[in-house]
Amino acid sequence: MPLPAHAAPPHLPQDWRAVGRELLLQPPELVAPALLGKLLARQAAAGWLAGRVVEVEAYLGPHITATPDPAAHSFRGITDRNRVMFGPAGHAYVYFIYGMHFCANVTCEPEGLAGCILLRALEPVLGTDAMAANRGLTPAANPAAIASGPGKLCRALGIDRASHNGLDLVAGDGELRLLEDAFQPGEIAVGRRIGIRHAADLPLRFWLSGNPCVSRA
DNA sequence: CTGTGGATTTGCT
DNA sequence: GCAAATCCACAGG
Repeated sequence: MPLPAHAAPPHLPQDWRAVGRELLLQPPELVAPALLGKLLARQAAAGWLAGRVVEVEAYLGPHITATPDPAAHSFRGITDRNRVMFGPAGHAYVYFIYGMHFCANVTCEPEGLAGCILLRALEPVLGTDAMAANRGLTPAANPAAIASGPGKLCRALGIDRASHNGLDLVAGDGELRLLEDAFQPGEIAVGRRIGIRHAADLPLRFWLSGNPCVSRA
């Protein structure tokens, strides 16, 4: 029997492939711009939700002494919260902030090094109506309002720490995945990271130039 | 358009 | 105790 017209797509497009883990073994300032244009997807009860990554920030591990990054959660070493950052590349580091919001990161560099990439904004691609509903918006909402910020992104995809922290994003069989298709990013812009006090001058925020789904247009 | 306060976890001082 | 990798509602000009 036919699916109702409003049902979320049950499958991922066939040409979407898991991002290779070797890409993520590099330092975060190289991985971050390389993640622009990739896809973050989550399998929800009603089907897959996905968005294209349009804005990211790099956070440097404490082994980098030439340009210390006290804004990184890993700066003072391992804790219960940041443990996954020190683990293998390609896993999700999800944390709770300001008593209200979750933020999602991709770990990078070999095990023992704590580089990671904060995913700051997505352009909705799959299950857009369901993503809007997760944010309390109607299907008619501006797509640029759905996941244009790190907290919004997690809410739109239904990502939380209890369910998703530590999951492998590139094993190819998870509920939460980092994927790629044939999309070729255009111009990439670089600037200062948002919302931090220390090391605010480091050019570690990257976004797709002119994309309306970036958190500050 | 700008500014402010509230939601309430985590980890350092 | 307090500030933080945030967002939204609402007040005021």
